[in-house]
Amino acid sequence: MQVNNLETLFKKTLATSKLTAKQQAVLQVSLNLFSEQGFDGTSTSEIAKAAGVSEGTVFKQFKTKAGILEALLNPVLDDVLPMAAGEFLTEMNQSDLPNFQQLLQYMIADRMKFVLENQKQIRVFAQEIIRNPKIIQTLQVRAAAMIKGEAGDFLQQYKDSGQLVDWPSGRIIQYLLGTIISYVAPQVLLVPTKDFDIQQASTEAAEFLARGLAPQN
Amino acid sequence: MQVNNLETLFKKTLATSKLTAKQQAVLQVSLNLFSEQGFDGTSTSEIAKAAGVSEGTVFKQFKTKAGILEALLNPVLDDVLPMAAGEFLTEMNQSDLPNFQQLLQYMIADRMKFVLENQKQIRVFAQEIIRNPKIIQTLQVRAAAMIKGEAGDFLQQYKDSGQLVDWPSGRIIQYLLGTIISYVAPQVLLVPTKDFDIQQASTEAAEFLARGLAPQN
Amino acid sequence: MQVNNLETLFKKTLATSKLTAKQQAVLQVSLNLFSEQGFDGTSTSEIAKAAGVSEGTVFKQFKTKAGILEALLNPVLDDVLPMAAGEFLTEMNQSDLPNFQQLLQYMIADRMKFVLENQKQIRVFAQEIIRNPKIIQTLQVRAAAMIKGEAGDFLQQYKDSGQLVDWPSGRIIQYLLGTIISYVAPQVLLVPTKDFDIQQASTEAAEFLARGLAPQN
Amino acid sequence: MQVNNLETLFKKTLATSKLTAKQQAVLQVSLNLFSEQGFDGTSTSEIAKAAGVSEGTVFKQFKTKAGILEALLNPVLDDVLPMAAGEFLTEMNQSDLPNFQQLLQYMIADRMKFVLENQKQIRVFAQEIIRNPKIIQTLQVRAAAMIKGEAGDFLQQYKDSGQLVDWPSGRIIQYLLGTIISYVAPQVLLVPTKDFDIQQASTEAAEFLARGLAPQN
DNA sequence: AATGAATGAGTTTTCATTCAT
DNA sequence: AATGAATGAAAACTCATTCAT
Repeated sequence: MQVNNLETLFKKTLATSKLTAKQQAVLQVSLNLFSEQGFDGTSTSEIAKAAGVSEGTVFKQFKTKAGILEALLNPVLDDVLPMAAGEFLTEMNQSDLPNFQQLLQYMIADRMKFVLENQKQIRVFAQEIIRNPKIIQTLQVRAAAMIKGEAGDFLQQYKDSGQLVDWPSGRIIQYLLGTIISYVAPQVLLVPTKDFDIQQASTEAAEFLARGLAPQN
Repeated sequence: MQVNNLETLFKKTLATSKLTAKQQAVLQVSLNLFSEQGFDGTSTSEIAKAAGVSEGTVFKQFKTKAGILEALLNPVLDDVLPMAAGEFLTEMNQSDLPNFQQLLQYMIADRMKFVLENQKQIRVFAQEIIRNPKIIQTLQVRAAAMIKGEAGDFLQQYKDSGQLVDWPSGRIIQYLLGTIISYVAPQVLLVPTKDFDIQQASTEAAEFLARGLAPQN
Repeated sequence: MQVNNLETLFKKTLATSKLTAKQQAVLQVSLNLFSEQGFDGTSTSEIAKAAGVSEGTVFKQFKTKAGILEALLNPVLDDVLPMAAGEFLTEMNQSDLPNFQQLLQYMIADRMKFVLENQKQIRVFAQEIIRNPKIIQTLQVRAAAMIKGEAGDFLQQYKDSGQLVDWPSGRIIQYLLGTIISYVAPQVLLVPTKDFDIQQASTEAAEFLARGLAPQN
Repeated sequence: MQVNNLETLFKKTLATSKLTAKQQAVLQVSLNLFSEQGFDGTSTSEIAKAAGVSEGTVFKQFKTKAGILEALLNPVLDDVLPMAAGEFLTEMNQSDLPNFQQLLQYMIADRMKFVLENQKQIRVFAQEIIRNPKIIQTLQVRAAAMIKGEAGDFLQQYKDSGQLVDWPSGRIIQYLLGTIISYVAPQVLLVPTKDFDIQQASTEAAEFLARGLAPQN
């Protein structure tokens, strides 16, 4: 079974899109510059120069500088995150993992890999979240839906079988995310990602979470 | 015993400083605008207008726009965080809390209160962290020192007395922070903070952490 | 007798021309946009989009944006105005109108109809006149020639027969135009032309002019 | 009696305004350039250069390029035209002119002088009228009010005393304006105003209008 | 003939910063 | 200390025009 069959979503997006080579270069270069210097810290002339393209070309396709940002973030928000999450849960269900801690470790490793593979987008995303509270609201709404739906059902199985504490699913997922974030945040925020041992990190995290989320005997 | 005798650090800063009323207004207004619109999204003329001050005055004291940001964040970085942490540990030691979970809850409530009381600075801080990895490095260095020193010693007591799992202090603190952040991040990122029940949140968080960090029998 | 056998000059132009359907669409759309938004206020990409044509096509035939304007105005300046005027005078001469006031009314109604039928071109023309004094000089030269020639001869008949005051032809035509313009200018300048009663307007105007231009007894 | 005590309204505006010398220079230069090259044909950098001022200064005061245009036209529209008209009627009433034709000549000379003294603004105004139909609507509303009010009363006196044909005031004023415009339009539209003999022009115009507007015996 | 991607010079506008008063 | 007019470099964006297909 291939749990993590994610491709770097950006390459996918570019390939699927009907953008010309130059416009793809604009997006690629913008992603790099935005993630390194921030949106406000990057000028359109800088983008044009780095993409080997005239300034006019930058605006021909994306209309405004914010349009470039949208083109970078929309796929993440609209398609990939839900898709990845759905795909991920399906795989989880199909899997035949003996106990909850192993499952957790699997899951966590998968999400960590996803984050590390898409660091740049996630950096840009993080910047945008702070500037633009609408994004977080969107995320909250989607997360709420997922908790009520698939993810909730998924967790319920483990609650029923006595492997998971009977707390609300939202609370459980919150701790899960908090713990994952405590591992990946330093990697994502410090620009050049050095050595990061997903295997060890996920094992540690799963160990902690398995204890914290075990039902009280 | 007064656990949380922190005042909003900004008021403290203003009071201690030898700034004129107009310059204090500049700082106050900048804090509000930066936290709402971001640093780059706020112009100095906007600050001047909102502070009821001439454009020249904005620069008289703080030299540059970045100088205003420093004036806002330095107290957080240099004085208040360490001070608060130190003060906090002292208090922890002096206190006579029966068990680890109660201690945790106390601690977590205290840190949550601190974050919520200083939301604006923390928002600005969060923006800056993403733009400026140096800050995170500074924080990491300080955190490392603290873990080696006071905080490590503090945790050691509980490890020795069999109330805390024998993991490295850094790992323990990481989970602690991750869990706290999972509670406060939505509050801080969504601008208008509504009802947030620190008591309940800290009780929940402590319950989870106490399980996760309990030594294995 | 057909006094006003003018067709909208633009339709004529398009029909006569050897332009492809797409190029005709460019002209039609340009006329509309120029008359609504002005020449400078209309971009070539706007024209292309509105004409359902590629940007390249706009330039294929007309070389430059100014070329489109010329293509729109030249017929007015070169062919239609003189032709219309000549044709008009011929008809006047052939007609057998009993008195000067009736003639005036006929004439005025005819010119008003011409203006109202070709409002868009005249709007564009008016814009161009203000930007480009050469046009007015051209018009002055042509008018002078006409006054010396056909139009002068025409008026002379009525001066000789004691139906028209013995003022220079230029002066008489000036009043005639001023009066006509005082009626049609509001119609042309206010974009959506509402109800305008040519019959009544021309009767009124002729009444006034007949008095003003009657020989003193 | 001083009928025409109009000062060039622009100088007045500049003097009254609280603009700095540089900002006045911007306005003065903009007026000249707009009237020569049109609004769209004049760039803000051109204005800045001609005014001996930085580009920033141009926008400091007037916010946008359109703001400069407003600053030039508002005084004409808001203050000077009504004022001049009111003042003018008062003077007319106070005057003791023996007959209607003399009055007409007086009046026409006055308005012609006004136009020629303010040619530049009027050129800019004329451009704007064509681009912006709102202006003409505003003018129509104001004109209607004036016709119902002062101007109507004024003309009524002459109708009552048998010196003026009993047509609606609006119609009378329309012919008056049409005739004046037929004289001044060529002067205003052809940039460099050459010799123009107001005395002769106004005498001629009054002669024509007096005939056209005389009551039928 | 028609397309539309690409250009690059030019435009309007912003903004941190300076400085004479 | 405070003002606010002035700056000028740089930003975002526009647009007529070209050219390979």
